[in-house]
Amino acid sequence: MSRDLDIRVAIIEDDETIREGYAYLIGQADGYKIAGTYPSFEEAAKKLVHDDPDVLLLDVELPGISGIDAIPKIKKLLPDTHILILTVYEQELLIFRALGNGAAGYLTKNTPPDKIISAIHEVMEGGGPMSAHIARMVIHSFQRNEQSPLTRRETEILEQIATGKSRKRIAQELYIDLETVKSHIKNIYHKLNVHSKADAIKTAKDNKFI
Amino acid sequence: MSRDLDIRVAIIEDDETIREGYAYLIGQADGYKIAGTYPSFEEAAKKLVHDDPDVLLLDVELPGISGIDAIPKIKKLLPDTHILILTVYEQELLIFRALGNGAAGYLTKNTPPDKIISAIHEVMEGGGPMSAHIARMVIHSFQRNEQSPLTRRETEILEQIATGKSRKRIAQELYIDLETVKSHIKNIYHKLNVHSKADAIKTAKDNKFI
DNA sequence: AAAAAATAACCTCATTTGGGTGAGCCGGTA
DNA sequence: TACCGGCTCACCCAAATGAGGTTATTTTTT
Repeated sequence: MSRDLDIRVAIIEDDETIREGYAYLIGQADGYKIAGTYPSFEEAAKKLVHDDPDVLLLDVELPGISGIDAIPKIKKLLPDTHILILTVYEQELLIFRALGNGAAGYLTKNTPPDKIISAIHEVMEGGGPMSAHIARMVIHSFQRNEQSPLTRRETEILEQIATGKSRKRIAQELYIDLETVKSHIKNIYHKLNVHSKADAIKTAKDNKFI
Repeated sequence: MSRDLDIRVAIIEDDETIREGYAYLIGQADGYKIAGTYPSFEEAAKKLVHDDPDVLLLDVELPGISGIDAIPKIKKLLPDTHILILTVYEQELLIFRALGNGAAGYLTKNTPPDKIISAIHEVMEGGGPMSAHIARMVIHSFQRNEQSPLTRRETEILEQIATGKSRKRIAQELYIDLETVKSHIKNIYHKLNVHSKADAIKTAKDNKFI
């Protein structure tokens, strides 16, 4: 039975079997309703505004424009629709690009049916559903490398440099002499084997020293 | 029944009622075993290494050193123990500091008992359990402000500046003239109402323009 | 066709950067 | 106690960069 307050779900997925599988799964669930299913973003773009889903399940690998690049375009068409990525890919770059583009959640395709349903519900409630492994990667991205060769002070100063501040300003804010800041920077450069601000920042970020 | 392969769980929580509540809850669950409970980090520090838990439930508000600041110290004592924050606080700053310090998950105290048990299991399997609202905040932190006054190119250039690169280098890498980069920067400064690199980066980051 | 965005040129002057070398002070540990 | 790492500061130099002004042409996008 589909009522007006059912959560309207749409799906963009090129594989027909998978697409119809999800559609069936969600359609028969109580409180959920399929607002539309499409094999590509191009197809979806024509009907999405009319179908007006609350939640959109989005595949990453699609013919034409990729799911990830489609996110901003979808958000323009439907600013209030929650986009849930549903894919086999677990590459960091893809995940962060998807989330950065505006996805509200990221599920892998081995997610069991009931979890998909509850993820849709969760996203409507202001949650951010992620598969366990994805969540770990996301959390990991906040963590630092403990093997950093930099001392506390050096790390602190390099962080300040990464905000674009001049050495003079850093010195003032840390209540130390400009010469001291310069000394630290020289030491940082030696340790990281670089000869410029930009390279120091890059090396440090790549290695999660900052 | 407690066997050798039970997951060993320890708890640092100052409120005795809550602490014993969790201990009972987890202790009676199949496959889990309480390795120790402590009212503060200072107390925990004495026994933690001996008790050797697989997972540590950690409260944020503690007498003495805060749970968040305790994380790095705990990691030093027990590098392989997964730390799960369990708190009432949902402030962004606290969350990101906790995750940055090495927490493997972040749960709020309204989490139902069965979810806590499954979170402990999840963290052992390499997951990163978070309460729905927390996960949303974490995901949100990856997102940009779409109301940015900066154009694509301006945003791109400001991002490059934020990596510490010089204007000359940015020009080379984008295959445009140095003068063009300077023009863009002037426009950026005007739009953001700033007069320096550092201020532009700060304003842009604060407003999630970059 | 109009508006917005991206491109580029020419000017000036203060500030910053990267690099070298040396040295004193303090706290923890061997 | 003696040593070492970490933090602090000093003086020197040349080259590069940053910030600001104004104007103008060419693409894109709407």
